[in-house]
Amino acid sequence: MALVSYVLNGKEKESRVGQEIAGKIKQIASELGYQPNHLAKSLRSGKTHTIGLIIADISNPFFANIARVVEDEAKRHGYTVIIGSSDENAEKSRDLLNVLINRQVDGFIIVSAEDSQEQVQYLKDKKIPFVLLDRYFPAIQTDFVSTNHYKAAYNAGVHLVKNGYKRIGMIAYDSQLFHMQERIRGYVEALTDNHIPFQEHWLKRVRISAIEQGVKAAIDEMMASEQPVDALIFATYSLAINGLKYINELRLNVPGDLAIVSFGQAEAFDLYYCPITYLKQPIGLLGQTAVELLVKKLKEPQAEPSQILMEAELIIRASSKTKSLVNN
Amino acid sequence: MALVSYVLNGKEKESRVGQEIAGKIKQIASELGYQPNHLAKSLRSGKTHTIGLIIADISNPFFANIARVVEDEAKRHGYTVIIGSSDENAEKSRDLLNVLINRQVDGFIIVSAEDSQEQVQYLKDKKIPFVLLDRYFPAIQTDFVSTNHYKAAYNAGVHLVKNGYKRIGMIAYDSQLFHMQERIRGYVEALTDNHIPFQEHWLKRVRISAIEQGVKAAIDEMMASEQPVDALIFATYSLAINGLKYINELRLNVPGDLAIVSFGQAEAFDLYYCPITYLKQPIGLLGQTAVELLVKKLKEPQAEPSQILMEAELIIRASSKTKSLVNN
DNA sequence: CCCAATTGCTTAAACGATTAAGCCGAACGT
DNA sequence: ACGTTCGGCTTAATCGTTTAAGCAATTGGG
Repeated sequence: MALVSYVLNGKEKESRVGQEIAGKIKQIASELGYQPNHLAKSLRSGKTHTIGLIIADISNPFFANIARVVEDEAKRHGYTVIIGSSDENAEKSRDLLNVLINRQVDGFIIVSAEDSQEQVQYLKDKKIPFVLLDRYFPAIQTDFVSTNHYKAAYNAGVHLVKNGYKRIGMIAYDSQLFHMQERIRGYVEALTDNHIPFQEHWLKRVRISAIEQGVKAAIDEMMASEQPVDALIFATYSLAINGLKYINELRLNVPGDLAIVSFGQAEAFDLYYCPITYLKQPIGLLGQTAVELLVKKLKEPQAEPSQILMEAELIIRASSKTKSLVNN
Repeated sequence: MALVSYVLNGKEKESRVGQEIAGKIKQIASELGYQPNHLAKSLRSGKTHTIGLIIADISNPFFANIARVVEDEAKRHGYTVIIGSSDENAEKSRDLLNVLINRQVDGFIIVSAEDSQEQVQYLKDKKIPFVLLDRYFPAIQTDFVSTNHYKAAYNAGVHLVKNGYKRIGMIAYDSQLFHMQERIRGYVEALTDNHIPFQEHWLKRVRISAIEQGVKAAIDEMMASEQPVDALIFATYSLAINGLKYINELRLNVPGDLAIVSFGQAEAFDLYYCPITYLKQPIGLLGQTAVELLVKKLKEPQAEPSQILMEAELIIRASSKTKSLVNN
């Protein structure tokens, strides 16, 4: 049995296996279609060559595509991926983490859910390799790959200002997650940097658990004031979908009554009667880089954490066109 | 060590373990936070409690949602899911199958790609448990859960006829897969059963590898004839997305110039300026049932295959409203 | 009082792969 | 000729768990 192992792992030289028997072993192995048993290998080596991918919401096309990229990239590196969706829920996230730790995944790629900071700290303390994707905690030193959410939102805000919009609102999640805070900060600073005093009532925070009603209420409030907003930034894809549906119901005209810019990307934005300007995150690069960082981390667990920010691209469409041109 | 195993597996009675030591073992186990090693368990038992899910295209929201349901349901049964996307490609599907077999998954749930019939036959010959989902091969006796694609398409066709449309086209994939044949058959029979002689040029088959150009060409041809179609059924979600984009470009009015019914479901259909009538497949039930069948199969490998067809629901929206009412 | 059954615990083999260590014979050097 | 080295192959321990089998000591019946 030992010889078989040596030969099939290409250690014939180091282990001084004879030419003759080496050949015979190879031949017989291929005749029998021998496949080594991953479990036994893993049990012995302590490496499963499996990555746990925990994402916040698989039904969101952004994350679904991230999952796809991560899976492909992991395969290129010889890893299998086990995907779990935490559904933006810290408890489910914890369960998933435990299941996957129990399954001895070699490491994690995580899109963190709300209130999951302690889980990240736990992984760090336990020295379980992981890379945060898209969302990270500035208070914890970790590897991460993320979009520069601040700058993306800032660019969106500036774009609307430059196109002549004066009262620019944002609907965001009522979330403590850093990426959401950054999006809000970018939006606010885009206004103030461009001589538009930010008004508190332009910013609405919607609870993720009551997104439909929340978005409706937010839009109602924004439009009901004496000076209704003339442009709106949706801080996430789901907010945009709900918001656009409601805007349709209200028979508001985009961009005539309300210009729109949204985070996220999806076919839905192309099909809207007025194609939606959106922030395109570099999905492929994000996913690939996350896998690369994790693989690196698995090779040298002691290395300094890599922290990578990438730029989102503002894809400009009709929903935010220059105000003076609207209704032409 | 043996005692530990007995106690922690609740076999204290059968294996006559003393009360005293049993209690001590439990206490110590919980103190140490003992977690059994899945790999060792699997190596010994030959069961990994892992299901391989191979889907045709993870970036399609229908399949993404299927994946989510399957994952949740599997977890309820104590199984972990490894997801792979074959991207509608038989070779990638074969690779995935091999990787997962090598990982000793207990069984598969498969949404088959084109030309993957032999792979299914292979699994059957090797007696590897599996359940086909959404797509199946009538020539091979297997477990499957699927929508009744024939009836769904038939209902869509009848609906359009009843609403006064006379020249009803379909854009389908150029695929030999049975579900696609069934959708086409349903569409054709809906017409002929309702005294509308089917015209060959109403049916266009688009190659999946060139979907964008294919759909454009198909629509061009359909609209260019002397008697252009007045209603169109998209046989899949992706066809619809591409088709609707092009219909927008052509500035065709839905349903005035062209009524639309599509398979699949997505936010995009709600956001379209004229909400799209679509066939809603019972995603939750399909996924749950697939897991249940597989779990059953894993328990009794010899049982007769279960073959389950479910009904799609036609969700009627403005895109197919009664022709006489259009433009009111 | 002795053999049998029962109870409570220990040993060890097995799953499949890896790998250090051991063993034997041939070649080689002095 | 004798010790050393090397090539070529075999043994066995290990990973963590399960489970059949074995072994004492205690209890029970006749």
